[in-house]
Amino acid sequence: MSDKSDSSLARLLGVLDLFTEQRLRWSADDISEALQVSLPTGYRYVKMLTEAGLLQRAGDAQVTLGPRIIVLDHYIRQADPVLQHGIPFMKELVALTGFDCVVSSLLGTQVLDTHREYSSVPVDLSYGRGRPRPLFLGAAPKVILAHLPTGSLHKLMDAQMPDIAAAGLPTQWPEFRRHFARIRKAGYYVSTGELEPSLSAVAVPLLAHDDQVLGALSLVSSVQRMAMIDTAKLTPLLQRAASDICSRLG
Amino acid sequence: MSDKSDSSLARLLGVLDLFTEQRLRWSADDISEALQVSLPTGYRYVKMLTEAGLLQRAGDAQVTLGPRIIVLDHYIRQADPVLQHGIPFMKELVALTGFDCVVSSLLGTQVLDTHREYSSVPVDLSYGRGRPRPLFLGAAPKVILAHLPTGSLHKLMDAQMPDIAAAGLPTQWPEFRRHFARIRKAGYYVSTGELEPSLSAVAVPLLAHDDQVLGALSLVSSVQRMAMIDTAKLTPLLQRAASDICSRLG
DNA sequence: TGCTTTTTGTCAAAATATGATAATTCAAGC
DNA sequence: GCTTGAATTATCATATTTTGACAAAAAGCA
Repeated sequence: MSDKSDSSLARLLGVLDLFTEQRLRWSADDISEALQVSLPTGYRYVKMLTEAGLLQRAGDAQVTLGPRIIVLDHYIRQADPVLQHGIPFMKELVALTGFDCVVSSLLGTQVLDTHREYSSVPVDLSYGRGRPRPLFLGAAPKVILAHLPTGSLHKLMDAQMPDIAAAGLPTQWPEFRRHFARIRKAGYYVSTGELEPSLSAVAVPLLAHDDQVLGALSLVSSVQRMAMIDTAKLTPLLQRAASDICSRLG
Repeated sequence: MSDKSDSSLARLLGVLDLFTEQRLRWSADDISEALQVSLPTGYRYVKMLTEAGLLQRAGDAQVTLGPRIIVLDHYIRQADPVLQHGIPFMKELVALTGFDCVVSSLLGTQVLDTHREYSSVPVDLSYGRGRPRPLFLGAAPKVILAHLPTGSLHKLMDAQMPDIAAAGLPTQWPEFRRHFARIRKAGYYVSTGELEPSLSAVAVPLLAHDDQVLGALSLVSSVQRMAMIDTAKLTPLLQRAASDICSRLG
């Protein structure tokens, strides 16, 4: 977590860590300072990353994330079987319910929204593909975790203790396990204001043929609207869509 | 174009070049062979890139592009002022015309589609955000080039001679320049089957307040449908949307 | 359990990244 | 058009780091 600059190679990649939601423009100057390297080295890094397309010049001595990232993301999306087959079903769900429909996946050790089908004009681009999400808050992550093999879940728990406590989940393995076993058994999870106070969501798992969890499919709306909905009616719709998608994956 | 492996740092980044539309799964083994490095080094590269999130394990000794890319793309999208303000207008255009609406930008030396608002369910995910496009074919690139400062255009021409010839454009500067000057003057460009034989598009530039070209806004449809359309009616719609978007950029 | 395959150490040799300094290019401003 | 200050690249000796060969250890799998 802290041993960043122990090698040149790691330091080079570390440049990308500087680019966050908060700050997307850096000068070679600031980079060298942030990484504790000399100015020429800072420029060398910028040059290499720019040549690789991971960065690009943005006027007045600043650089931003580069076009290569957009292209690589495109490759990932094209190759994602869930998206290939899922989008029409997601559109249908949106039309049926008027809610936003979202696919999320566990990638490595983080949950990301992988596609969002909007019910209306997006008010805020911070939702949508690529949105990183807390591992233990909200419907989608919970449903995903609930369908992880027990071994993986245990490993994850050990690695993420602080987050688990912060989310108010049981910190002892037996209870932790039972918590998710219950969700797994139910086959869906409804969250109310967990991630954002005003939002509510229903999520179901996307399962491959061997029951491996590929991600979650969820419907999102305001807490008020969701309160008026009979989730017993909504859930089957979601589950039907999920199984339709999964049956097309080969 | 060929001096890839002249330094360790460049070689590390070169790993990403291996991942293309055609091949998105590589083993450490294949990587070391492709880059002409020893097997341990191949593993070292994979490990570093995986730790950076640019790659991720994909079962049976293979790696794929990693979740970090999706997150970084999300950052870029969130920070893109054209998207922030443009999407509602794009949706409106789609509703009005029934065509797909696309924003493209010149990023470094390549044109990318930056957002696509679909008129119907996408048949093919190969369209959409991140799609790399030839520089000299199709409506969007041409409109963008036409609004580049003369100096930049000339530089670009020198660097991309082969592509220019291949696209059937004039290879002499005066004519080349006049070609784009004409498009610039018209303020729009209609392409018919240029990029794909069955597709047609109308594009207009997106211009910042200082007349710097930010990208292109275009409407895409089949050649047949476009043939029945009065472009004299369509173009003003596009231009109106483009200027609405640009006036909101600050 | 044994087997193969995948992955990580170890360590000396060699490549190459680094910093200090200087030279150059660049973009305005006068 | 020339000047000035900033941004960017070159030079080069030194030392850090990467590298490969080999070996050891995990990890899958029958």
